[in-house]
Amino acid sequence: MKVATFNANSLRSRLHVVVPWLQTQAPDVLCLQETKVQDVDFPHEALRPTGYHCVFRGEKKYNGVAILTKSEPQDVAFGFDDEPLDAARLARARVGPCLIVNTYVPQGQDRQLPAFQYKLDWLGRLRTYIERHARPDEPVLWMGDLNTAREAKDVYDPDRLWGHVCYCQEVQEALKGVMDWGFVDVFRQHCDEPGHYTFWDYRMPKALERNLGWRLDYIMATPPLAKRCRTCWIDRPARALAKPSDHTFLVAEFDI
DNA sequence: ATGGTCGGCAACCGA
Repeated sequence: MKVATFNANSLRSRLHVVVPWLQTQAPDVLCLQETKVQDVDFPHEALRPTGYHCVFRGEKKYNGVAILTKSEPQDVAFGFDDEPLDAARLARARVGPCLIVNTYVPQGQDRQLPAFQYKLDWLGRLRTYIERHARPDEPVLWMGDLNTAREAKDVYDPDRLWGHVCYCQEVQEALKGVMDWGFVDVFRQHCDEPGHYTFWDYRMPKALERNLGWRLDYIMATPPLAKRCRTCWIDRPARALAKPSDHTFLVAEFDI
């Protein structure tokens, strides 16, 4: 099974990347975040040639998640149980034997603002949600833009960036709170080096060329799946380079 | 140096 995650930063403006990527990489599952499209405007026609099943929940301008699958997904649901808020940040579906959880974790804006506490609380609610819907001895994949750099080697300048909402003790502990349930960061299982990033801020001049990046996107697997993870890599397709999006694809293959 | 540029969508907000 091959799975991938990509923060699209507008699905409609990234169709020239996503459609060819699906056709050449042919993953079983692609999780998208920041689709930035209301459900009524979802680009069905553009995606039809790929043959993928699409389940999605969007908002007018912000957020939005989608799960694209080769086989028909089962038990699809959006948002936290019985909570109307943030349905466009959390999607889940059963694909074959796997439970897929796709999240766009709130960025947090600034540590002094309520948005940051909301981010920490959000990760706490996610832990409760996962406890309710899954068991760590089952095949579960938690994927997406987690807006958290786990370690110093996950950012280009750890000394200067320490204290950022995506790289500080509070957020790392909140993420660990979810991982402690039973998730393995499968990219780190295969690669221990610094300098492998999934996000480059395009407000910084030549951030991509200078590799001034962050590792904010993850594929987290429960132990029975992590044991069967053959490879995990960061894929930045040439089409994305032509008009750079700020995130890139993260891909993993499992022997199941 | 505490900036910068996108995307949505029509004035700023979020990242």
